[in-house]
Amino acid sequence: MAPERARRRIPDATVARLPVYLRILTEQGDEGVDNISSERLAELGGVNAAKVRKDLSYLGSYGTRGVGYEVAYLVYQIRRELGLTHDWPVVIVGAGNLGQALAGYGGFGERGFPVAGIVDIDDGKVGSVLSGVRVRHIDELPQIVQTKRVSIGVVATPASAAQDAADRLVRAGVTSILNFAPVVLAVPRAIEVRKVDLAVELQILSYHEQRRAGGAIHAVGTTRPASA
Amino acid sequence: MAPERARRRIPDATVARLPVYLRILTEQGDEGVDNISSERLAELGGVNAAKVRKDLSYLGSYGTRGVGYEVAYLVYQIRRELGLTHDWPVVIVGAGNLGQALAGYGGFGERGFPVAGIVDIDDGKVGSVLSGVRVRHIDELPQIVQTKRVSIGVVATPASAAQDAADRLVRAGVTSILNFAPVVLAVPRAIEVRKVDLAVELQILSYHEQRRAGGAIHAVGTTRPASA
DNA sequence: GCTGCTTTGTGAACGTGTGCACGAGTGCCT
DNA sequence: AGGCACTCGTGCACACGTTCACAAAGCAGC
Repeated sequence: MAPERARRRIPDATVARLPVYLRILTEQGDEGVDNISSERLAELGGVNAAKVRKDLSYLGSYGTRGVGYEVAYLVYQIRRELGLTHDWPVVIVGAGNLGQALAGYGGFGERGFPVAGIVDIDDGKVGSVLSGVRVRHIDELPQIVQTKRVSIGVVATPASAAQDAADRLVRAGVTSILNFAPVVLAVPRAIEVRKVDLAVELQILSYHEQRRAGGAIHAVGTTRPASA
Repeated sequence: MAPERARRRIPDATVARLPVYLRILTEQGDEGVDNISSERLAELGGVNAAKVRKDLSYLGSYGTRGVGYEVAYLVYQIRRELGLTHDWPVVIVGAGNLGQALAGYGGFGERGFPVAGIVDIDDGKVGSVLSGVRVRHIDELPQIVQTKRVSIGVVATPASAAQDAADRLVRAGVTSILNFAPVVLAVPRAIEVRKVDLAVELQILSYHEQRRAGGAIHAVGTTRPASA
């Protein structure tokens, strides 16, 4: 059949789950599983079966009633919808602790996001090689973005340098940014930004821990209220 | 006044934003700002002013009409609600690329989450020192958790080892887990898990990039559909 | 103390996301 | 061929989250 329809908008919540389904399906495929039911996929993904079916229905009707979904075909469809039919090179700004770890983390390239370059503003870091990628000066950013056709940038700088990094990425032509710095970036409306903030995640866990403790005040006050 | 009320449950979406407000307020406080309006706070946080007010109203009525919120007092209240009046030591499982970066990332300790220990299952890594913290064997996990009263664990292992790491953390007595491995962890219901998956974030960006490109199929097919 | 300006706190409307429940389609067995 | 067991796709009701809009409350100046 002709699967190329003018696609309806897919809800954000669904888009966020598709990568999870994709990973599970890929694993299952590797293990020789040909068909999978929404129930099984839901179990593996830690979600509700109805949600799985609704999510997948946004891609089209690719399941078979009474049978389930064909793993390989579903993998293909999800990859297509997510734009994973080709690689998306990324450029990392900031060669500190995190930038180095990201560059060294093989998972990026494997999953279709090869590191096209890593840059830093500090001449002391420029030139060193991190797992095969040489750190270049941030002034070379435009050139890297253009020659390698990079559209995704990763901000792995300290908070104080993040906005400048984002500005440079945008000026260089990047249209999506993954931000690890604990800052709300100001960017043109057309630029897509996603933020990963480790401290925020830990603080959310802290909230639940504190609540678990009964909300009782068992802490030694380290901060003082400024007024009564 | 007596600020300790039996607190109503705070919506998840609000809990996720409180840390952002907290960071902004702390910064503003450091810059000498005493009072701040919901509008200004919203601007700095990249959200809607009404949302800020509603979020803060869950903490109680700590603003002053016609004036705004007293920064220092609000910081205190948010910290109290998030359980940040005392430190929460964390233990990191996995001393690979990511584990090392996390241990080395000063932001943790600074924000009230000191690294109580980092463990690995590989004897080759045990003993090495990462930014002041010595890597210990994973068998020592229970001891670290107990002596340092750790309730938050961080899984920074490869996907294949993540479930085992989580099991060990739970057995050792940890009640909250921050998971960086691309796996859905199976844990007892009482355990709070948050997941940070870099590949998922990139794939979400990829979706938007692909969509931006008009959804046109300009990619060279790297995957084949399994069936018509 | 009164007037006018500012900003909070919140009720109500709206939009998004979730989950149930069931009709509809498919394969298998007799 | 008919019946049965299974699973998808989706309408519907509900829960959650967001935003608007406005009354209530406080401050400043006279």
